Amino acid sequence: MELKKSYSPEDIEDKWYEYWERNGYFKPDDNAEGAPFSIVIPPPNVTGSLHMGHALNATLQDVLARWNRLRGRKVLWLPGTDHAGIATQNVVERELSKDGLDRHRIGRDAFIERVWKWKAEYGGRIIHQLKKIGASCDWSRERFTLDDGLSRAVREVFVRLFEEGLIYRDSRLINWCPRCHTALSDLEVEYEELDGKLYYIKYPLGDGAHFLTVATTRPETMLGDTAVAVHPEDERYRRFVGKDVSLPLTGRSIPVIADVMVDPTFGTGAVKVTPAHDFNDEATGKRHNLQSISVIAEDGRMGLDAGERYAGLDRYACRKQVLEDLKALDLLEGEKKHRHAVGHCYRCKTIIEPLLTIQWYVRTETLAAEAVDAVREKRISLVPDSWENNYFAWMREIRDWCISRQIWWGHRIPVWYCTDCKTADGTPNGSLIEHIFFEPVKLSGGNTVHSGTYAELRTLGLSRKDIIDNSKIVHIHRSVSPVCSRADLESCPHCGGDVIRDPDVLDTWFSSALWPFSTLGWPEKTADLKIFYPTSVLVTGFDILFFWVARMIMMGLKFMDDVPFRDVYIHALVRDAKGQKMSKSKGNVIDPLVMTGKYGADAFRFSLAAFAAQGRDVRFSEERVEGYRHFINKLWNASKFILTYKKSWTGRSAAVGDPVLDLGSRWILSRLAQATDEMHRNIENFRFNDAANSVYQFLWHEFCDWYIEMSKPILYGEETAEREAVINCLYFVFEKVLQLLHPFMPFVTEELWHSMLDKDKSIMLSHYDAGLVRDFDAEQKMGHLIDAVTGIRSIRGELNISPSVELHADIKTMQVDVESILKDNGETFRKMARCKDFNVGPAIKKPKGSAVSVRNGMEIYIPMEGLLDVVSEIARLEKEVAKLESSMAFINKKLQNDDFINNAPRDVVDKERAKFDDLVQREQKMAENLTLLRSIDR
RNA sequence: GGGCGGUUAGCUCAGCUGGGAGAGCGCAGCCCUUACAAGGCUGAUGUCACAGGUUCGAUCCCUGUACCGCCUACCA
Repeated sequence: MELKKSYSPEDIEDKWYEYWERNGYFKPDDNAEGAPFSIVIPPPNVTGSLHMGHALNATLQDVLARWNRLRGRKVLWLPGTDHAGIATQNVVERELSKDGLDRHRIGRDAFIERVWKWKAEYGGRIIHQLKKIGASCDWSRERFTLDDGLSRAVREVFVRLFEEGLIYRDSRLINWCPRCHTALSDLEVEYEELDGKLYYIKYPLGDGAHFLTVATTRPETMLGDTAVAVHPEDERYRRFVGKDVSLPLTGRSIPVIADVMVDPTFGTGAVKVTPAHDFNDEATGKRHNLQSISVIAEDGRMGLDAGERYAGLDRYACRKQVLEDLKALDLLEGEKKHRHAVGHCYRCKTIIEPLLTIQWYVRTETLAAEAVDAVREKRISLVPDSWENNYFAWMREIRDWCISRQIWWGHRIPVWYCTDCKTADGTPNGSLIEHIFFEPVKLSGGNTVHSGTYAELRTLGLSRKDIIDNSKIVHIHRSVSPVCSRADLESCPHCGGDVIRDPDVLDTWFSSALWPFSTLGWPEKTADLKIFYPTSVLVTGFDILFFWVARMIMMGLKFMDDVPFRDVYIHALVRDAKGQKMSKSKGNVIDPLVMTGKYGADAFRFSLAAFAAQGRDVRFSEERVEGYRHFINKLWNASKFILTYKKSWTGRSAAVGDPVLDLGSRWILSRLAQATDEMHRNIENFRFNDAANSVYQFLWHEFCDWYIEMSKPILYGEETAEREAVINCLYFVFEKVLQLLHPFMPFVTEELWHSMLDKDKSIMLSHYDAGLVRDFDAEQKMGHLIDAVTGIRSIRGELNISPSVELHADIKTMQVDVESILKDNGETFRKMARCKDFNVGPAIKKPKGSAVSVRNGMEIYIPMEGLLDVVSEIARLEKEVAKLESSMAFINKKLQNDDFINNAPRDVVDKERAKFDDLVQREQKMAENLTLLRSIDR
């Protein structure tokens, strides 16, 4: 068996992933004795393809999953995808439009069939990509938010909430996306500052001689104005309150009202009030009992109530028309540039339109209160906890959650309306149809309309039956009492009459809110649910804290009577190296799979983990990935070295107390114990970067740089018991390091586990060793050795003495242990310091003309004769002395300060004194030698 | 408008309970020393944004300022 010259990830990654999956290692281990550990993956959108955020998210979860397996816990990492209602529908609609089709033309059933087909074809892409980066999910439990089980859970939850009155229907203003043709929740609106204009429009007073000028950014909505508002204490307008103005272009009369929400300093201090198209105005309207007139329809065009002249025009075309018309009437007083925040659809970036519609809502008040308690009482910990404030603030201000969407792809709302039953007041249902979209209808004026109310339909000479029979209905809303059901309804349970199902589907986030328990089999009382709920930790980005995390907490508490997870680790956004958000439009997107292709999945994962410092955005830099690839290569090469001694490896484990162990071995075992503790502690605290660094540091700068190097003289020597012990120790530490690294870099560790250590089972089935102990004695002794070696190396480096020149060293020390350490490890020391020989002891005299280095309890002298001129050594020492003197001055200032001596803790003062003494000693030696050299030079 | 976070080496960032600051990359010098040049050894580089305050002592705690970023909000 032999290892290649350098590590090539492409040779082994697929092989091992297949091996893990084939052997079912990702499934919870029934033999595991530790407590269960479970994570549900934040389900990526089926439309998604793996981006850096996913990669970071999945890597951290995989680190936790693999680490917990190695700790002997019964681990479940449950994967799945989200149907992503609007996003997926948009994708398929775009596809359709390429074929010159649209969803209305092919109809609901055919459209949904088409989406499923799309899902079958492309929906698995992100799963495949997750596997590429090594995600150890239990794929046998993979779920989809629209699969049968989850759909059942959704219906169950909807019905129960409905029955408890926590789900209700209401007519109010909502954010509407005219392009997606659907309502959006408050969260789904993104605000962006845009340059707009403020238009000043004159509204004539009843007397015809005077005007009230209002300022607005949206002139087109004036067609739906039902009042003009001024501040009650505004002297300019007080006399108009209660009078009427005539609304231009419509001929309607609307009242002037007084309301404190008006800011007299903005615009003209007079505000047009359009309750049907502005959230503020809606509130004002309610306070003053104003009528709401909807003039914009669901497709973003003007509706029939906008009047013949404007109906059918796009809202922005209408704005232009209205402004022109006003100008013609000399009612446009002026316009001014104005920058303001405008809401956009988070899926398609279209400017949203506040519309008055009937929608389904979840009453969030009590749910949110309990969700707040769970976090406040620490039944759920947010990590880092700085997110708690955000969470509390948002939850306190939470508004009822609009859950209905006027799209087709999603969980259809389990509500039916009877066409025959009469409502409580005896009105037949048919007359209560609220709103309908239909094929465009040409108006006499030449414009076309696409939607309207039932009453408006009749004005167009169309009956409801016409439209239903011609399958032209896109969308219906009714305002009668609905029947909510867990099963499909064929007919009305009250009168047996025909039923129409609510055409809406639920917000995608409704089903994902149930994810932690719906995926485990709820509402059945499954074994999985019992073992794995509540899940241990949720790993997610802060961007979906409210969309998803908060709602899972509410639903989990409501339906499971327990929190959905104990900890929420909230990681940052992955940005590019300049700190910019990655986006397709900026062209700064880094594809994770390009990274894995270039550097290997292990290096990529290790980088992500090492970037994941808490509370900060991740700036991704490819250079660092490259650095970690070097790290893997280092591991690989160390393996090659160790492999050389395989024949002499007896497989015995190394223990600190073993008397045959040399100093280096005792030391590295102690450092191993330390590194292991650090790594475990760091992962426990979700300090992934620190965990990664502690192993990195140990493997490279302790194991490779010191241990392997200092073992060489022994390894190159005769076959003694000591040599055998070193080899066993090399293998022993190596094995432990592989385990420590495995959560971060599963592929290369698995490969080495088998090829180096002849293991027949996966590294995943091994467990961390609890029996590692620190050996302070060895660490202290090794410290002396390291001091001596670096002292000599430092002189060599500073004076540019070639490594090929073997030096002679005289080391004076009064400490017997230092003396014995150097003597006992003489060959090691000579080899590492590249000395041909050395003397050590208390009686050593400093040779003439030697370089000096003073360390802890040691004075190291290197005779310079024949090596180089002493001038550079003098310069070096002068620099050194100056440095020491400034340090001494600083500490001395402290020690002279009575306040410090009296107030600082004893140990701090003692420490400073010791530091000072050491500095004095070193400085003296250096100065002495300096004097000496100067005399020689002369 | 309100809230949160950031400002540390040339670059990217650590620095968890105050005791003269670290890593990686980069840079400089010397080395192909039989695991590794994707390497080894050595070295240089910081008014820890600015101004006050608390303290014997502040990168760390408090107040304010500047700049950057994020979240949130009904200024039409």
